[in-house]
Amino acid sequence: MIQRPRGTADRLPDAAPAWRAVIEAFERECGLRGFQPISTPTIERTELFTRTTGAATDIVQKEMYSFDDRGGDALTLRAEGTAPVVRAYLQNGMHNLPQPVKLCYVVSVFRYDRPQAGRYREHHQIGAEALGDESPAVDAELIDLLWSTYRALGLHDLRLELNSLGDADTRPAYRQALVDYFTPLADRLDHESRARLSTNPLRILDSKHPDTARLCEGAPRPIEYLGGPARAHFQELRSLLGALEIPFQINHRLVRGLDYYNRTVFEFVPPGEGAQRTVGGGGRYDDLAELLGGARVPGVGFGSGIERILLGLERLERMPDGAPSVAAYVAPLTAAALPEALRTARRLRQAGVAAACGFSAASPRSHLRRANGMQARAAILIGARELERGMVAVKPLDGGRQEEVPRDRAAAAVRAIVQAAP
RNA sequence: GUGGGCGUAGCUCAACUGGUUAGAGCGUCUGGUUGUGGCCCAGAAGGCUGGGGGUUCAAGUCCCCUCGCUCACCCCA
Repeated sequence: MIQRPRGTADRLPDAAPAWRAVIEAFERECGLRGFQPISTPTIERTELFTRTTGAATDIVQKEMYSFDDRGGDALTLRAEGTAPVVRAYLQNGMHNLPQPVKLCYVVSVFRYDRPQAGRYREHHQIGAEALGDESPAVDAELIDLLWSTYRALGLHDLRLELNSLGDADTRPAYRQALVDYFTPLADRLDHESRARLSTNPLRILDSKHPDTARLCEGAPRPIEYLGGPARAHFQELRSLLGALEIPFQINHRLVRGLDYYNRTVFEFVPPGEGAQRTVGGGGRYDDLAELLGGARVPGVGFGSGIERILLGLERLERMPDGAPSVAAYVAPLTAAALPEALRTARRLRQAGVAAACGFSAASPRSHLRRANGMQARAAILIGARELERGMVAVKPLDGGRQEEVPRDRAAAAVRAIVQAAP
């Protein structure tokens, strides 16, 4: 049998309540802050990601779903959430809107990787970006947005880690300092890190390799190399987070895996050890728009994996569930009653009452079993007797007394039953 | 890309050291006589034991390959 591609998932109905809860919580928090939804294509020109994410990053080097389409264009399935939004901002002239432009989205992200706990080839992210303003208050609001979303869901034990990477003008000096520090120690670095010494030295810092990690303790820290403006920006952000009473912790080794970040970077991580820890993360990217050939547009944003949020809720046993069901089940007892059953179901729905209809004549027993199985609140029986009198029989399924009502009173009767015992 | 663990019904699991026709619970469906559900009872459907090859009189069981799932490295959300 044909099976789903590796690392993808079917999301079955019983997962819907939790999924919906996450998205609704996020959308609510976005709405409360004036973030507006944006949607961009699932496919983008490959160059969008290679130019921004960084040619030396693993995402670009080995994790992108890239292909040439029939016209020969090099395209890639969305590998990351931010670059497409920045592209859309530039392409649609959104710099003419009041700044900052605050946008939010829910998207699929695709990365070719060996699947494991919390890691999939297609995963889903909630994300938000604020473009056109470099105030640290914007950084603070974004962090607040994500933090508040977690809190609204009951995901209260994540630790916020924060760091500042400085600006492009001080990066070379810091990079050199790292190279100077690690080069004499190169033979004690793990393989990957040794290679990164020449390609992407900052990434050595978040290696989980024990020996490398130990060496990182004594490594120069990014904040020691911040320029004046970046230092002030970071200082102000920390102060604003304090004012918002959002606890955080400076992590001098937090660098993130995408090259476009400058100044603020942050991650939310669950307590304890374990792989795939980051639930959400982001940062500032004031140079990203220029990389795309646009004007300079400062920006800050985040992405958070929906699957990982769900993992966190599961860990805390706060997974939203609940069987979605209909209020009424309409039961045609004879073939002659079927048309009236369908009409009754429609009348209920037009009155806003969720109703399922039995699709073939069967015994009351059989229909009631079915109604009970789908946890309907009431059954509406229509047989020869009801047809003859233009009535329907409304039976509460919680043990209440059955009554016969005129056809056009069915919705009201169901409503009364639902309201009597919510 | 590298390494470990695991693949039996839709789900959770059985099947003594290789030995009849691979079972159970849950779930699903159908019944339990006149038009009344949940509980209970009965019955049914549902398996190429992931796939292929090998060893053997005999393979769910042993061996090889492969695919898949899973966990870790790596990477990140």
